[in-house]
Amino acid sequence: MKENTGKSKYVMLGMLALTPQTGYTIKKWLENEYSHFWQESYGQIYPTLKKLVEEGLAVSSHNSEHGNGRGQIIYTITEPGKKELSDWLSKAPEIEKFRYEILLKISFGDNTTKEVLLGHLDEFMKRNEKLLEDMNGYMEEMEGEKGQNFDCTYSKLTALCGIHLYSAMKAWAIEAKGIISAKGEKNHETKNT
Amino acid sequence: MKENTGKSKYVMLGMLALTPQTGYTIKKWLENEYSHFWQESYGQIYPTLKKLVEEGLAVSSHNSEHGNGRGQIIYTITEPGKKELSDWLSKAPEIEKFRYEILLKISFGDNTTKEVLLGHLDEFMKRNEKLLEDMNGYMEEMEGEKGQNFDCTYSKLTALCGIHLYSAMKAWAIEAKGIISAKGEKNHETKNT
DNA sequence: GAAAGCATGTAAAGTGTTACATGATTGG
DNA sequence: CCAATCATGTAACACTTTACATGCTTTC
Repeated sequence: MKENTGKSKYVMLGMLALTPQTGYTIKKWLENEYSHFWQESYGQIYPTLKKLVEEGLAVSSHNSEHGNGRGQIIYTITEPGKKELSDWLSKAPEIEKFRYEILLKISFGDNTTKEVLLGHLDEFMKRNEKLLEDMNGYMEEMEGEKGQNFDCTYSKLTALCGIHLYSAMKAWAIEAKGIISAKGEKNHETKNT
Repeated sequence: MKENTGKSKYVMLGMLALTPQTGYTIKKWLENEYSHFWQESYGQIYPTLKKLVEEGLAVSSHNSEHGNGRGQIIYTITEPGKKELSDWLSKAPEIEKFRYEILLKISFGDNTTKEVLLGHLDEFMKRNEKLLEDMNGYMEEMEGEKGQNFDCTYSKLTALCGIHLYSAMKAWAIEAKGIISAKGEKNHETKNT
């Protein structure tokens, strides 16, 4: 009845499966490579890492001699931790729930002006355009690196998902702007010259 | 310092702007027409409606003579409520945070088998295919209705967003399956016939 | 010498879902 | 008569972010 910590637990395990590291580096890693589809705050990271140790899924080693700050705590995944991770990976992912505030605002469009909606859509379009460019750049980076050393097939797949998503959202925003813009001109062609 | 109730407040206002109604009918409405991009539970709906009345953004009328159950409470939006709604509509929508569990699982793909990932992707693809079909059906429905009575431009725009999204996710899943399937066959063409 | 970064952590508040309790009416 | 639907509501729990506190090292 007390199973707790939700997905964060598995995210930590996945991060530690990559390499033994600290809560701080996990946060940086998430911010840089995962932020487009996942995010965790320190408020979740540190308590979750502690629980991992309590449950025997990771071990911690305190390193006070290393250089900066108050010393770091390096977490390493254990065999039971690897088992827990791979068990979770086998289970069907939960169905994602979307919460698009922009769609909400468009739904309620009758309570505002066309101009307001067009403004939101324009920002949305530009944001997705930018994300698309960034993601394409990131993809090229990986394509370069890949020829050399690492197999980043899985990272490329998540980036590819971003590319599909951002392209779709950009295309939709452009289409939506067109439809809303055209909405004023009905069946009357009255001209008062 | 105590501003509370987040987006739910505005969702309720938007629903009441449509027509005066009960918490129950708001829930049904959300489930049927908005669930692909927004969801609220009774645990949010009822307390939020009460707060709306406290703040003067809606008024409630208790109807005990109407038929079933313990009677219903019909909420009606007020002028200040309409103002609050349209003010919120003008503000830039918050940037959406995605949490795609399937991308997380793919990222951690090295800790499981190709088969597991292909299975997840296949389910994801089918689910999005289904959603796409449903949304296309819904769109056609509206196209029929529209010729007759109501202007459902905004509902059609949100449905269109769904169509773009689901198509993109379906396409990605198919592509990703191909890439993962091909991953085993490297540079060796060994055949043991 | 100040700012930024490294590094840890927690308390409080905010946000959201689930499970339960209640009870009448309608349809099979 | 039983199940479903209409209809309200809350307490407990689960999840997540924000703001704060601490303090060393490195860079400008």
